[in-house]
Amino acid sequence: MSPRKAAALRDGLDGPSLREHMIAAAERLIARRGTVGLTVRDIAREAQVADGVLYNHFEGKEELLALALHAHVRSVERELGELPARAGEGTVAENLRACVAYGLALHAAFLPAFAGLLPQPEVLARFDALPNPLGDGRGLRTLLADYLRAEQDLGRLAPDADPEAAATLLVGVCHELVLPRLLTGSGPIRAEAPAGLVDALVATLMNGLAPPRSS
Amino acid sequence: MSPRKAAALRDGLDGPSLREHMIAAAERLIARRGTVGLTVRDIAREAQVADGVLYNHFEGKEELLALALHAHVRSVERELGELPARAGEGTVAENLRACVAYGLALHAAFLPAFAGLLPQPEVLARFDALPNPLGDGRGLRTLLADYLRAEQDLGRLAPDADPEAAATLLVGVCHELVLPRLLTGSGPIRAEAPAGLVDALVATLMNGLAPPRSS
DNA sequence: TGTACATCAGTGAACGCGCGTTCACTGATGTAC
DNA sequence: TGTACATCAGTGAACGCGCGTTCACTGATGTAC
Repeated sequence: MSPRKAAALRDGLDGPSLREHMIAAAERLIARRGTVGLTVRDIAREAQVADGVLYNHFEGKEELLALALHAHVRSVERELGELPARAGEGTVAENLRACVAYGLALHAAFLPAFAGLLPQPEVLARFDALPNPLGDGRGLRTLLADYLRAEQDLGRLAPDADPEAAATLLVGVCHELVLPRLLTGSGPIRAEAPAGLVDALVATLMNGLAPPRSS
Repeated sequence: MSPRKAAALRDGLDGPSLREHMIAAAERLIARRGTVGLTVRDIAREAQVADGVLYNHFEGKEELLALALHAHVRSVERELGELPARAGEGTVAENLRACVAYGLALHAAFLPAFAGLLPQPEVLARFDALPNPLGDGRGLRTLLADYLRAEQDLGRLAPDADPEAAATLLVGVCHELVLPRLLTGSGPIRAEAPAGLVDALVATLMNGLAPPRSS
């Protein structure tokens, strides 16, 4: 009663299910070249499996892509580790620089994955229905805001500073540094920002623009 | 020797050329519903012209779309007017709030237009080859940086502030406030930010996060 | 142990659709006489 | 002025391709005897 096994899975004694195998294959492709132009045949070839087998395990391409996108996001986060900032350790500026680098790496990996899915709102809707994979369901902005609030409680940030607004500025700058490279299609998206730019951004955010009070 | 005229242009005595007519039609569609799922047939129908006529006036869809995108960007900028901030007038904070609102309106109009073109790098490359339509070829970030530098020269910003970094933060926050709505596909993109958020963002940028010096 | 059979996930050629693009044809206009 | 003809942008049916999806068939495995 145990029927044919997919050629790609014949070796392992008790490997992953074909469903997991295909999600992993799609995830590899997303990580390697994003979702633009990604077809079910590409995924089947990557999984070394027949085209049609997809429909034995998924409702269709959109379910598979949503799951693979989710897995990709979780996997990128796992590789990068936790937000590299602990309230009270090092200096706040050092921590924020690390946070910007961290956010850049995240977005550099995410944006090419989302880019090809914009014309397929169904995939994005399915993805949104899954739990937010980042920061235990809280998302990057909340992680940053929590960190900033903790620093504020320790007296290392101005008592009237707004952690939410600062977190929004930080996440925004990560988008800003990654998006243009996606839009001009100028080669692969790198995570590094120009040297010195991150320093200048964090210094600006820490010190503010207003002239020193000379009353 | 003056052959047949397109049905849509028969009325006017000396109206726009069919080339301009089609660019305008494509631009209307981009403004109305973005570029996701936009086909040459849609454009031909909007222009009230036969499908094939496109190829008498353009190399193909990609040239037409690049030109229509360019026209769309210029048209959005024309509607919004110049950057609503003049160095030395009002307060800097007021001006920055107006700049954020301005940037939000720009990006809310731009992102749906760019979204559908990500899988067509050729269109984006052609678009980039055209002169930057924003701010006389300088782009929004440069406009903001120039404004900030002018304020700095007037002594209304800290002398050690970094106008470039601040401009990057401002443009980034515009992306951050518009992108998520595009990714979740939650209805049309509105340009308004939640009340109070813009205030908080500008205040944070003006005052900085660092605690007041109490040496 | 050996043989015939039933099961059903896997297979991949084929389907159907939508798209960008082509091209044989149309017909309004200018020209020749 | 009137008629026959030449021009060529406009027209839209048809083409070709790539895609997501389907489904008749395959064949490795477990079961019955």
